[in-house]
Amino acid sequence: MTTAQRPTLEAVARLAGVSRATVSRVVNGSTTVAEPIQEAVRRAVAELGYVPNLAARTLVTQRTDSFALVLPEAATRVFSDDQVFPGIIRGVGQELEAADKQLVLMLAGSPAGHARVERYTSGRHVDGVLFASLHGADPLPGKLARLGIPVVCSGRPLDGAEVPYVDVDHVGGVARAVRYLIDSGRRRIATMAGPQDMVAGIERLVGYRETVAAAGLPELVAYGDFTRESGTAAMRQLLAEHPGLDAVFAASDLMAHAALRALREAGRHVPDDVAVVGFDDIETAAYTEPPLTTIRQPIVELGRAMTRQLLRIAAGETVEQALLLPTELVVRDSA
Amino acid sequence: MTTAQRPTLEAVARLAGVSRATVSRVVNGSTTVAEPIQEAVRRAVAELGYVPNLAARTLVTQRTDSFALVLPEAATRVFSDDQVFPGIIRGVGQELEAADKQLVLMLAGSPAGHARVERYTSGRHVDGVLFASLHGADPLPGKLARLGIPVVCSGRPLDGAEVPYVDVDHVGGVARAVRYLIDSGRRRIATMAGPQDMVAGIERLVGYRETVAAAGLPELVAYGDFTRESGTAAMRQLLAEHPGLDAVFAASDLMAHAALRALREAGRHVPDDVAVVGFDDIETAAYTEPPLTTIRQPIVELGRAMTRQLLRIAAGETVEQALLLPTELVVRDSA
DNA sequence: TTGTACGCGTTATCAG
DNA sequence: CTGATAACGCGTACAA
Repeated sequence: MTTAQRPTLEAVARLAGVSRATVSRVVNGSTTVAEPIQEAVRRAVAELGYVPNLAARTLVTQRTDSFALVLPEAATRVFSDDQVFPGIIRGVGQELEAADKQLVLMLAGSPAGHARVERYTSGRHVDGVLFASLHGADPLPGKLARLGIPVVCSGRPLDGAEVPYVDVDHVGGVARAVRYLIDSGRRRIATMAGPQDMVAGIERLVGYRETVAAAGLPELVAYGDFTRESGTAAMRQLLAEHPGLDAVFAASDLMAHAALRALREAGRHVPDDVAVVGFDDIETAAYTEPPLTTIRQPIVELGRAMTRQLLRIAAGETVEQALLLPTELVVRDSA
Repeated sequence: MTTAQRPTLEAVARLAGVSRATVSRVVNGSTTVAEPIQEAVRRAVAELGYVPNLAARTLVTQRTDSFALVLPEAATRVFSDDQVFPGIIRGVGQELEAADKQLVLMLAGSPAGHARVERYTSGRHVDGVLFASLHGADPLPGKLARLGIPVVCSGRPLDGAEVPYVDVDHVGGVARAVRYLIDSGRRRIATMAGPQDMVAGIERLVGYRETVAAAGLPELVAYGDFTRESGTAAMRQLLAEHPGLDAVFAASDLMAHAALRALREAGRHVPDDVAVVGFDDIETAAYTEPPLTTIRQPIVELGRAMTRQLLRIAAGETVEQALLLPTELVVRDSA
């Protein structure tokens, strides 16, 4: 192994003719060092190509300057083409980069993976942890928070833990969409709900229920898991159980996309016979046949907001327990 | 800050009634420790909830047990819905998890981001670096390799550096697809090429050129950047310049998707008037109108293979300079 | 087989 | 404003 010995503080100090302590001060931007000395130190640093050893620094400062983003790999969504997780990753990455922190990505699929995440994060190998959209009532966020480790979730923790979270306004967005359908004269509005062990699935269904109930309309529900396959099945089920439906709100664009095709195969015309609204506004939504009316969620911004909250917590500030990002109805041709 | 003091080796040693060194041996799986003592140490570890301090360990072992995956954030592709980068991330994550290593994700979009990546990786804060599909001739991989830092790229480095890489067989896949078009009787086969500063863009064009040339057919080329927008523009351009074309090979499924729509708008029927073949086999490909015939690339496997190579290099082994993963033609209805 | 003692590269405290 | 010097927590020759 070509272990080209890296220069240390010591080496820089010798070259600059000062003490290690002084070099450290300059490197860390202390203002209490005379200008000419700073100059000399900086020259030495440049000449030697000195780069601080993070491990040594961490050992004494107790900070790692890195944050973990935990993704539930099991969720097929992670790598389906809805861009939810890539979007979150990007937002988190942007905000961490701005703060000069590292992003440690942990895919927690298997039980073994989950145990690994627990061991690693609770071992304080990172300064804070971001949880993206967990399934079920994962106790880990609450556990870490109780250990005093900064934690932020995307979506309200389902186990009721008092962990700060950021989420998009599912309920508000869905309510707007369903009201839009009602205002367009639709009266038999069905929904293809998402998985009920995920906040996004739960809240989008709540939004639907509240709105149709308020309008005195019937609830027509089928369940899916956000994927296209499940959307196809759910659409067929709805058609079989409620042949008279005149609109469908799908809890994800992928399910809406599948619904479009299933409706066509069933001989229904969109939007004349049946109006379809999705949720997410993935890129494909503008290219479906017909282009999909959907609810846009600010997914990159979600990642950024989570990260900002986490950084504030890590800095010792207190943050609001919940933060809700606005969603927006994007009207195209399917409704 | 709730800095619940973590137990150290020292504490475990006291509780178990042995020396620090012995505890260290047990923790690191040395076999030279008497069984009863191992037992006692393990009990103490469990009781105290001891977790090794990675920074301290890194300081002495010179290993960080973490690897960086560098993504060019600027590429709009990263967060378009083609799943290329998510797929790579997943593959890398799986393989690193199996090796009990951490994944540090670095989005290198801006020049500042690039500098940051260089500083971080050349500072040996990771045990190795994976580069995903760079634009242009980035000198960083070569530079790191020369510093003795394990590096693996996805795709042949464009600056000619002798860095090991893994890639999918672009040329072979495209050749098969184009021959398939020829065998179907198509004679005026156009291509919508990808960006020529990326290996994937270059090689896919090469595959097209070699195959049409070998068949004595004309080259009909328009350029895009893998996105749908660029696909729309390229398709219109091709139609204007070569109204007689009877087939199109698009260097990405997104461009192919856009081509489908552009062709429909131009009154051409797919596949009767014009056959369309894409590249990637994204999930959407099975849901386009008509479903897209395309070349499937094993993208998750690409991530895994890159990681395996990197781990081998980091372990001191030597690996083959290039590794090519097979691609496969998936025939649906568009050609 | 076990323990002692040193060193890894920094930051922080405290004199000067 | 600068320089010794003591931690930080661990792995590992070396000695016992």
